[in-house]
Amino acid sequence: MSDTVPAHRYTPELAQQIELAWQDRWEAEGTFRTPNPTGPLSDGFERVADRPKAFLMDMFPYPSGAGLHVGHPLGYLGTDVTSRFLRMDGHNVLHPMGFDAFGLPAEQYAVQTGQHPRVTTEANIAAISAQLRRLGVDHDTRRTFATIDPGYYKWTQWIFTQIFGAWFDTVAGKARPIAELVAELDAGTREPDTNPFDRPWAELTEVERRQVVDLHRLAYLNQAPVNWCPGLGTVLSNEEVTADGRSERGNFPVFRRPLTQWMMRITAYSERLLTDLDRLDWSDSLKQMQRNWIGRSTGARVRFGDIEVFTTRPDTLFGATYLVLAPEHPLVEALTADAWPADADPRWTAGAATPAEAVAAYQLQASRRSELDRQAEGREKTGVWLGTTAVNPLTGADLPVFVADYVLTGYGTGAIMAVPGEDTRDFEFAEVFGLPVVRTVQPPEDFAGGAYTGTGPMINSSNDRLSLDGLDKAAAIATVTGWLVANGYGEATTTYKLRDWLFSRQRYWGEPFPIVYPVDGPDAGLPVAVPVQQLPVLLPDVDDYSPKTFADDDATSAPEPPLSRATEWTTVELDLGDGPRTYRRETNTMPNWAGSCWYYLRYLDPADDERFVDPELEAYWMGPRSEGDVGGVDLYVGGVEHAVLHLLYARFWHKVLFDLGHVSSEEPFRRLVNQGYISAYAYTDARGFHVPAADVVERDGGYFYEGAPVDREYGKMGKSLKNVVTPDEMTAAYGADTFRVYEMSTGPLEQSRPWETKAVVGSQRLLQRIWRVVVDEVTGEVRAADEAPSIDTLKALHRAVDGVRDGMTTLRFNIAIARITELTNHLTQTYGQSGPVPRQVCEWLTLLVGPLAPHLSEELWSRLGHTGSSAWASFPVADPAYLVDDTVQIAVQVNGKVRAQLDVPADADAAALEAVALADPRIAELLVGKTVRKVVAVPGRLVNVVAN
RNA sequence: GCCCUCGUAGCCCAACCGGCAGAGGCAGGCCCCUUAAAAGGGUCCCAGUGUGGGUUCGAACCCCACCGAGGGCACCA
Repeated sequence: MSDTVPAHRYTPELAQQIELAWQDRWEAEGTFRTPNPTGPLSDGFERVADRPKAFLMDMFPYPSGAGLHVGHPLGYLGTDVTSRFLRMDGHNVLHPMGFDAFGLPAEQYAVQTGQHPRVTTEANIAAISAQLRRLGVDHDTRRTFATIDPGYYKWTQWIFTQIFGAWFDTVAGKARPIAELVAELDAGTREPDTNPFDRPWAELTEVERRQVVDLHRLAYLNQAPVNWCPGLGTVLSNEEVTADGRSERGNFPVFRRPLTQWMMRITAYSERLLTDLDRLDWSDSLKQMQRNWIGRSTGARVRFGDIEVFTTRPDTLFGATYLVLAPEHPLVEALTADAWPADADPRWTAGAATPAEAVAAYQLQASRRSELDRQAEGREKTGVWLGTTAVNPLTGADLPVFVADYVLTGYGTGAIMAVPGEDTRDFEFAEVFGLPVVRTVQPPEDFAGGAYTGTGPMINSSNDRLSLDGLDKAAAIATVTGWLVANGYGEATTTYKLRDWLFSRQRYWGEPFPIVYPVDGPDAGLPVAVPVQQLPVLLPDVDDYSPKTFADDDATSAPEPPLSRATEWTTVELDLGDGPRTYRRETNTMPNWAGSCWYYLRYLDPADDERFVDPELEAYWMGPRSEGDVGGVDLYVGGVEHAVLHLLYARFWHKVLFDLGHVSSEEPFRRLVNQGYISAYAYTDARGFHVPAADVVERDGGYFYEGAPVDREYGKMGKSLKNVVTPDEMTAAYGADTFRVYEMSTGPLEQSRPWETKAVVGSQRLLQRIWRVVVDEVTGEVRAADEAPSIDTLKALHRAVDGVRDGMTTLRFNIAIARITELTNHLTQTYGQSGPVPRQVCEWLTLLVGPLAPHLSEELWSRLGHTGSSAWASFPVADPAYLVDDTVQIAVQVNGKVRAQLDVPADADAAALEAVALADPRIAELLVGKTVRKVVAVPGRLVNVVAN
């Protein structure tokens, strides 16, 4: 019966009481309020003024209706433990949390439930906030906000106007205010990078100048083929489309369709985004993903008459036997011949009467095909001939020019020189169309045929002006590139796979653009930024916030933003400095990545209505720490799935803000760690349906549900697998501290791991034993006594401190917990279950476990007679004197095999070790009749005698 | 196809800069406590590091190849 349980045992019930009480007290006392050096949140800064700062954060959650399962808090607890450790170890720690709340899922959930997205989103935020509070995390809740708060998105919109108001100076390699561009154009010290008009700047009308300037902005309107997803009713960025041509969210087909959309000129930052990766403390795999996505490749541009191609293999130019343009290439129309020649190959003409007909039909077909179709057709090469040829600048040969969809618009120049001898894709095309293959790289003897993409000496690459024969690849590239430059046929160049970021969405639940267009006048339709005094542009309430969606495969449909239906809102009279005028508002909204691009900055200064962040606060929390340091958040923890979305976009915005002088840090996230995933077993019955995993029992090596055998599988925790475990269930059964310790004990933070509810009891037992060291569970008396610990106990104590610090600083909390467990086991054995325990032992144990089990730590600290919070007590420091033994046991090996164990003084040097080892009778016996060739002695470790 | 990460007891995981493979937990066995069970305490058990080579006095660790798992990219010229 329960009356046999000691009255003062640390049971789940007691843990609950303690936890709820301390959570209330933390809130009431503002224990985790982090003071800023200046401004409205600076109360109490004196207390921490001389401490180093530490800014830790998680990727903030997207509040879905399902709430958190036990997988979500893994990262949150990792930063929480680190935050608490650093605070105890003398840092001024900032550990905030917010909510990413605009975007498709919230909108879809709202449509399903028939409620306004703000209602459902705010309810979800409240639910998740309660879950987080119950876990005992030390967030400074004064700094919490959601991206949907008008006070926040006002500044998201303002940053947009900054990007809109800037251009990228390729000479300076940085963004500058657009006014400086206009000034330089007016002064004649600079020519426009792009100018669609035939006349120079000085001769343009004011409206034409506006149009030229608009083409230079970092946020610009562009008509180009974009990813149109009829199933979602919106366009998407490249990052949101999967490799098989579907929407990442919803898995709908995506079509390439020319539309006018807002773009962000992230490509201007390709090189800096790439090279600055080297200055970040991120995992190699994550950096690699960004490098792949940016996709730099070096090569040459080569001109074949009017057609300019990009190639990474200019060395194979002698083998180029035809050219290919992308279907959307701007020169296609102009280059198309009037008629086929009499002897036109029927394979090249697609049976059309004229080249124009063939090309038009092919272009139409290409535009209607989704990205998925393009790949689904087994990559069979298709295309048509333009009826024209271009001259190979090296061989003088006439090369037929094709249009084919295996060449992509927007990469390189959208045109290629085809070298079927050395390129697999070109070879496939050449086979279908009967085009000649010229080998310019010598394949090995046993080469099977087809395109040879390996290395070898150049062949068939000579004429009277140039010879590459016999050269290796690098030398051939250098030679031919030099020749092309010298003769005006091309130049060396670098291209990137990264495309500009498509920034507008035809959805309701997002930040409105701070952009209006004059309705009348000569400048009608040209975009104008809404000035900061008139921000935020509030998202209007509308009757129907659902997007206009279409049949999944309706490629010809066109987007229709829900805001365009809010007629009261779209037309507005404003005075933007030139008197009241009528404007039409931009009705697209921003993608949900916008709000997460800068939220880390807002934590620093969450209520500021005058600026997006106080520069002094940015410099304090984010600024570079030394010459060449990029600055940024000291530890950012989140899932790897954001490798090329959020993390790339946020870096881009941050660099723009840096260039414009708004922040002092060059990068947003100095150190980034991807926490592992928690997976769980799931079970299927004989029909293949998932059964509730919680009710499956293991017996005789098999698994059973309601008596019937079931099959076990392993996967992500989720509703469909019926294997969800929530933190609420765990805190109800064991308490938050046990849950925290369990999650942290299962491996290093980066490691993915299985969830095992039945193993949680191990962490419960550990906390019970720690409690028992400090509190007599029968009497409830504190056991701390004024006596000195034995030398053994001191050594165990200091060793534990050393190990726990190591685990905490390297995010290997499992090691920290193991050291605490060892210490606890030592103390349990030494001091039993009752009677006095030296006070230092009680206090250090209490503090060591503090970051991991903060409520337990507070309770014990308080019972030990302290009035302040243990969260602000100093973390114990190990004395190195207790970490070393006077004597150490070393192994003596003969030829690498351990043959003896010897106790030697800890400070014995190599010579002494060697002498002792060779003098040992067992070793001496083994060496009889042998010659000692070498003795390796490593002080403190071992001796290895090599003999034969 | 290319790139990245990772393979250590039945399971999750430790092992410093290349130096005696085992810290911790789960599961399992036994003992104590208990009328009994649970809870609690104590104690024991189990691998030679995916495979095959190489470097080294010495390899879980470094190198090569292969196998397996997970992830990223992929008609990017």
